[in-house]
Amino acid sequence: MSEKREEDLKTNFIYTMIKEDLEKGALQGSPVHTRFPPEPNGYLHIGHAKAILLNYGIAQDFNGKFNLRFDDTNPIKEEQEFVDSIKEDIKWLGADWEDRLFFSSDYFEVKYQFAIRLIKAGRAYVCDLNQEEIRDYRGTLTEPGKESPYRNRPVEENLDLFERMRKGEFPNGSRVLRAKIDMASGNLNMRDPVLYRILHAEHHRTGDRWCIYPMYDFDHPFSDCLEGITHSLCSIEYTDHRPLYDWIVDNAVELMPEEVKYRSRQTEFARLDMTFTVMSKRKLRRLVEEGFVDGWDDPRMPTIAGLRRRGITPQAIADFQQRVGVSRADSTVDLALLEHCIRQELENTAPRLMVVLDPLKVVITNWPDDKTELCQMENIPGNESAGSREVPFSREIYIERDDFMEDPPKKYFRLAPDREVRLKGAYVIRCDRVVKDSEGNIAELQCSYDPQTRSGSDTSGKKVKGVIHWVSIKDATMIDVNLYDNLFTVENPEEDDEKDFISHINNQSLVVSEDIPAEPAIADVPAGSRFQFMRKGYFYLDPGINNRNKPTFNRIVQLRDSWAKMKK
RNA sequence: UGGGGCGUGGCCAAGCGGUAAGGCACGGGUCUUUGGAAUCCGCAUGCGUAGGUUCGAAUCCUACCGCCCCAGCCA
Repeated sequence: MSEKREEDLKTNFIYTMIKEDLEKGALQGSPVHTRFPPEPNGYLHIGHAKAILLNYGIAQDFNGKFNLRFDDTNPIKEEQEFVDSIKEDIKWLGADWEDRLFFSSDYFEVKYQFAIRLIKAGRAYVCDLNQEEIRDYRGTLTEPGKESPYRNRPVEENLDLFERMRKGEFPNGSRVLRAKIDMASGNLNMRDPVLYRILHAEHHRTGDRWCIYPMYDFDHPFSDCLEGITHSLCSIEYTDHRPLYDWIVDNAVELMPEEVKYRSRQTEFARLDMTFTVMSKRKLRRLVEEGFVDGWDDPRMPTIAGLRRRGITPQAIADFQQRVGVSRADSTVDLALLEHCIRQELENTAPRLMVVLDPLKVVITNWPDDKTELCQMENIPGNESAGSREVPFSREIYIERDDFMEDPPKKYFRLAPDREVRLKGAYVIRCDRVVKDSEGNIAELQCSYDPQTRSGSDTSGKKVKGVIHWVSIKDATMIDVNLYDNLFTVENPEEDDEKDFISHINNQSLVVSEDIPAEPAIADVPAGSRFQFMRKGYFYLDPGINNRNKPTFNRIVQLRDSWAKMKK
């Protein structure tokens, strides 16, 4: 990518803001410091990849630092299993947190101390209202709330109660610690938000050491302050939490200056949405739990694990993220952009192989029965360093069924009766006869080759328009292929609130093809490698399901097909 | 009907008072032993709408319209 292009891509409002901060000296010498704060309660998807690469990219571009911090303040939903998968996914994407792997739960003790200082300052109180009462007292979107009867409890009583909450003297839900802000605020987040709740639950890291846990709004800004995060990026729906974020930061700076490394600021940006898929955790879970896919890492899922198994590269995802850009406007990016990024990369890196996905037998009638000739073919056209290979050619071959038409339309320039076509890397053949079975289906083609037309030493002067791929039958290696397509048939499966998104599932999203003939070179290919099956698409030898006797390839993406477009 | 956010071509997205970048998609040409790739050309007299300020407005002001988010002891 040229420098010019790199510059263009980074003209987003966050980069502009950071540059301004740096020019103004607003960071007071601190390095630019970002973080990615996942909750370990599920799998990461491509939307998270946008956030990860944005945060990591900023740290890189401004010579700063990037932290990974698990937001593990809710022991009921969080598990070690997700910590592991999230770390793996982020590493795979190429974001490096170096030695800065943190957990919100690392700071539970300091946070408890901070809460105590808030109480002492008269800015937080223990509230005995139950959940339903708190909701009632909160008011509605259009009416102000009422103050809790416990709001003006003496500091000493609050301190005592809060300490006993920690000791486990009270059951779940019986009391909470709340900030004393403004029950009449138009912003519901400021109506005395809950800071701590009682949860007698085993935490994946702290075990049973705690039975009170901080809420996100209290925890997150404070964690940012402790880690010295300068730019706390999050998605748009947190915009109305920003006043509360700032309230916490202000109090942290005032009440716990010795602990605060930086007065962090929150900036929101639009989350990523894409056509032909769903992104919400709830919907993805339904796909998994109701068996529409084979798990979180099913290659049709927009999860990082799914994209990885599909064969998509981290480079392609990074390129995609760059091209999508960053703004505050709700947006749904065209899947075609991701596909473009994938093809763009694989075009220059994936070796070519010939595989016939839907075989039709062709007999070269003027080719000797027992003769095999080796055709030299480049692995990546135009890239000599990628080397070449020998592909055996013989009397009986397979071609794609749709590379022949008995009664071709005007602009069809592949094989047809009495027409010629070039077999890629080999000879020009002519179709002399069509053999049909008893039901009238085309069973075999009888063709003749022109010896003058050998690839690379063609003396015939023939100019044939069509070039098709082929596989020698007796030399073929059989493989299995998973032909993946979009999981949904419509661009936006969640558009219609009345209709369940499940009803838009594409029942052709996975077509399994077994015993597909491929050129013999495919037998020696290492798991985890990617290829272009000529004229068909890019494929990935899935290491997860590799059977050495019969390898299984996942289709990553099809090649662009202007013929298919023309037919429409 | 409270608070907040957002509206620039089909989809993203620059632009920050000097006369609409770029990418994807789309259409067309060249080239091609992948109908791939590459390459060239085209694609908003227009920036949600209506007024206003100004020599000059996507950018400033006013009003209106539309979409999204918020009433978890989730994050």
